Amino acid sequence: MKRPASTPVQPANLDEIDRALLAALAEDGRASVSELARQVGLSAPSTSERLRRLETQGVIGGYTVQIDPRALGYTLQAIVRVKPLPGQLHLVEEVIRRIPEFVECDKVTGDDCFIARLYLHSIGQLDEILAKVTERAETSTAIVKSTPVARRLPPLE
Amino acid sequence: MKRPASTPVQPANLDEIDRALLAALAEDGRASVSELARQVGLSAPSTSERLRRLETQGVIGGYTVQIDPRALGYTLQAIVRVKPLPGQLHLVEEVIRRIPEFVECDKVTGDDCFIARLYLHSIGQLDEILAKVTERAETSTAIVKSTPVARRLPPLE
DNA sequence: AATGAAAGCTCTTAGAC
DNA sequence: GTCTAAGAGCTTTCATT
Repeated sequence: MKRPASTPVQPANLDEIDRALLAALAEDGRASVSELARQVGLSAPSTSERLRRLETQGVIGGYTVQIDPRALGYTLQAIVRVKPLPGQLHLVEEVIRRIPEFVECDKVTGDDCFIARLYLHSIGQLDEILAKVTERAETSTAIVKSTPVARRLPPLE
Repeated sequence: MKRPASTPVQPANLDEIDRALLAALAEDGRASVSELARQVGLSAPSTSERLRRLETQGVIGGYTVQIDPRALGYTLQAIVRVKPLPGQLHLVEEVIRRIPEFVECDKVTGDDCFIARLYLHSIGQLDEILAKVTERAETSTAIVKSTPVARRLPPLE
């Protein structure tokens, strides 16, 4: 069963129960429907139907597992700002997309065109991986020392 | 049922089946055990036991839902680099932590101490929210135009 | 829209290899 | 470490309000 049934998303009308559902799923994305039902105060069938609605509306894009990068041997994380050389913008984007150690990349306004997150096994890997980027862009790398705020939900209003 | 049973994580020994399990869960974090079992080629009980092992080892930190920020009315995302004024480092971290629109924040090496992701309802909200930070830090804001790489798994090796 | 009851399926436990 | 079998529990469907 392939989960997300995405649809173009405009600001959805969420009531209090929808928000409670989303908050509960943010805490435990694998909670059973019956447990979610308990938490939001509805019956299981109603909860199931709301879930499906949120999925088909595109409010819920999918569900995923949070994996500790250290368990996979990634002892380092870096955040790399990337400023493509003239005419290299699209190629740089493609290069980043193709390097799987880049686990996230945003295109942003301003001097640095891309801000990307890189997982590394060791500091020695940094040059090796960035070599493919520095042919076509200036980069500026910051090593992550800690993560004061791990991905969390914004206010649901 | 509270899911994650975290444990200090050292590089775990994952075999091919573990990696297949993690990959399947990354695609659909709500896939049933029996479906996961089909995908990795084991029986449901074995799959269930491996899942539990990955959870208690801390390889799996939890499960979560991916919510489209636009559905919540967040039409804008910004990435803010934050350089605290002398003596304000800890307070700045605390301020960021307390503003729920900051959905992610890393402390990094280099001139800019923090790199944070901000969800916004409108561009007008930017100054309003950053006001609490700029009392104690220099900030540099980039608006997200697109996301060439959305959070994905790195190579599982 | 939500509920309750029943059918069908899934998960887990137990015991064996 | 994995399997099969069976009971417990869950999810869904459908008729009802």
